Amino acid sequence: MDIKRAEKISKALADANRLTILKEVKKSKDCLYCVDLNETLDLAQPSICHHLKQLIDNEIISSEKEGRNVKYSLNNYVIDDYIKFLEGLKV
Amino acid sequence: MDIKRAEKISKALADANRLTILKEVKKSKDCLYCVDLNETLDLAQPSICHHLKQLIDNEIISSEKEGRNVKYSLNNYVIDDYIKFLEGLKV
DNA sequence: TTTATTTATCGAAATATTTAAATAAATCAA
DNA sequence: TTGATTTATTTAAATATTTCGATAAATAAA
Repeated sequence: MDIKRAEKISKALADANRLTILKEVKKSKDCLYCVDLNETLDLAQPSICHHLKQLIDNEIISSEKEGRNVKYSLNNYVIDDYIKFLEGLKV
Repeated sequence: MDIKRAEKISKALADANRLTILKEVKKSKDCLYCVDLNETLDLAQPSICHHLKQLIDNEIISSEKEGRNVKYSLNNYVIDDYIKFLEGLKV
């Protein structure tokens, strides 16, 4: 992983709301719906959408349409690649 | 590690210049001086100083004064703690 | 078909971050 | 002591991010 990609992933992770979303994805066992986040996050719906978009754009999560809902799931391999990059920084 | 701390570390890592600094710290085997970064980064000296400060404030690196130079070294344990947090996000 | 529900987008305001010029502080070297 | 070198701080401008109201789009339910 190059620095530009690591920068983007770090940026996507650099927000408490987005980290909370990822924790909720885990809790839900990859079955998180947007609506569920309204209860967890103290944010307006467009803001939640904006944070989800950042995680999707950076491929940290994937989205799948299910009727009028959208289901989100974590891309473990992206986290693994990022962890490898971080290991590579260690002296 | 709680979300607030992980957010701060992510933020500190969310910049290509700061990631380059960390790569240089590794290259130098924990003997990086501020002056050396002038050649690597295309930034004015106060900007480099500002980035170093963010890494120091978040305890990602430590600084040690040596005459009129300052030597920087990586705090491996912080990276390790952060990696553990990331592992905990995985489903 | 009409209405309600869920998610996405646009636009604008508020806030945060990045950058560098000017300058200060500390130390070394002559 | 004087001048050069290295790092830090202050201040301000430029840029980026976060947030939300309004609204659109898609689908389900009545």
